[in-house]
Amino acid sequence: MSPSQPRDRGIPEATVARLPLYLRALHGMAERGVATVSSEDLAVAAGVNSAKLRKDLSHLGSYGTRGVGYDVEYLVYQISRELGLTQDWAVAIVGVGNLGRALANYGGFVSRGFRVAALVDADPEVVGDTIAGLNVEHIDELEAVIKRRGVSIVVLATPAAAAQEVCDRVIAVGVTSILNFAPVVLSVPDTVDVRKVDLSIELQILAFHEQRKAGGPLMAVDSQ
Amino acid sequence: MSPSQPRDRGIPEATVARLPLYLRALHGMAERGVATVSSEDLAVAAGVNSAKLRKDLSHLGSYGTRGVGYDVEYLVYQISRELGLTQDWAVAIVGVGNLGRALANYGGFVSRGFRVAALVDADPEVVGDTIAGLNVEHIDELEAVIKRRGVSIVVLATPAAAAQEVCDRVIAVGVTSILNFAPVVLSVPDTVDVRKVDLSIELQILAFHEQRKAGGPLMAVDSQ
DNA sequence: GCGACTTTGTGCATCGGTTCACAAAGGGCT
DNA sequence: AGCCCTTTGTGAACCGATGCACAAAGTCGC
Repeated sequence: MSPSQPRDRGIPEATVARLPLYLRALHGMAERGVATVSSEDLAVAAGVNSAKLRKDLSHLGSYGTRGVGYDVEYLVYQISRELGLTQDWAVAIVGVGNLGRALANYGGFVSRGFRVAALVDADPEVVGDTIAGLNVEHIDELEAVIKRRGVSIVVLATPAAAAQEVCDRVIAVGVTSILNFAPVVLSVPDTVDVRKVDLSIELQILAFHEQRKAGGPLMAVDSQ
Repeated sequence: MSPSQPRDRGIPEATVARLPLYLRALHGMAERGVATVSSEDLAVAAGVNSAKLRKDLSHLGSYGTRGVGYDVEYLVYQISRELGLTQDWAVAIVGVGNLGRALANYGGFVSRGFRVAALVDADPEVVGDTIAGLNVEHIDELEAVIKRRGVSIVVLATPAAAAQEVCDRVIAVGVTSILNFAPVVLSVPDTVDVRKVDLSIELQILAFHEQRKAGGPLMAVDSQ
């Protein structure tokens, strides 16, 4: 780390959101034995503009070689490190309904640095079941489980009505990163990061554009 | 439609993405019997800034009353109409693994204008099963099913390797809106809208910020 | 019917992000 | 060793989105 290290402790949010994309493309290339890649090729693989890709990478440091491109392995390492994937993150999933179950079994979680360390639910019917090799624990044990397993990221897959309460409780025991699948706006202190995934919102956005294409509500057909 | 109708056939993308949020907050208020709401209150409920909310709504038209606020029912109707939720959208889910199953059973889909009209999978083991009241059809029937059921939005919940092929096939029969859960960058003509939901990317973004809080990679411990 | 009060709708400054376009840097061929 | 070719890294213009702050518009009480 002696040579170039302009790692600006301020990487733009938009860049952070794309790094995982680059990482995935790079993993694919590494598996296919590609040693070196140009910004142009990597940009195509990740579905972005090459200038944007270069600017994104330049925020991490100067890891390319002019006239050649980027060393795939090295770049994988640098991005992984920047994203914090060189360490192991323990994730708890709260709410083991259909979605929670799907998440527990989702391979993509485990794949890169994340480990589902606990499943928690309120329904006595499912508490005690084994899902994806894990015992489902009771919601009363929430705080204890989080501490015991060193959980630092919580995935909320509860019904909407329960989300805020669970959220408050995990924050109270020190969790500061939450991935929320419940269709509610969580209120949290601003030291806590919440990311939200909302299936129904995504569909609504698609419907909006689809409607536009088909011709709007009180619109005559209008090819544009 | 005689009075105010400045509905600018160009609503900013950022606004479109927030309309579903407002709609949800408004539905909650309607259920609680609230008749009228100010931009300030609605903004709080949706978790945004009130000036932003007013500007967003102003893109749809001038539906508020100064000194009073917005009529909840009326605004629900206007936003629904703008998003195209006053019509019924038939959705097909391709890939009935854990995730596809969870999506099929997800209440939020049906709730507002969307109807899961078909389930399709390649695995003979699940073809013929009934999930969420629907028969799972074979992938060979994909095109036929889409046409027969009038599907206009396709949800891809297949393994990554199958996603592009399914995508090409549904586009070939006229689908122009796709919600992709597979961790791949789909390549599509630009007449087609793709929205992507990627669980693993969301986690990686959280990990990045979590790492920052805990003290960066080559940083000493720093409590905050 | 009038004045005080409330709340919308928007002009304007600002900001973050995207894209272009090119100079600087490095590799490889002769 | 020197030249040419490729590709990076970034300055600068541009674009869309955000948020402030206020005038215009309308309600409600008297």
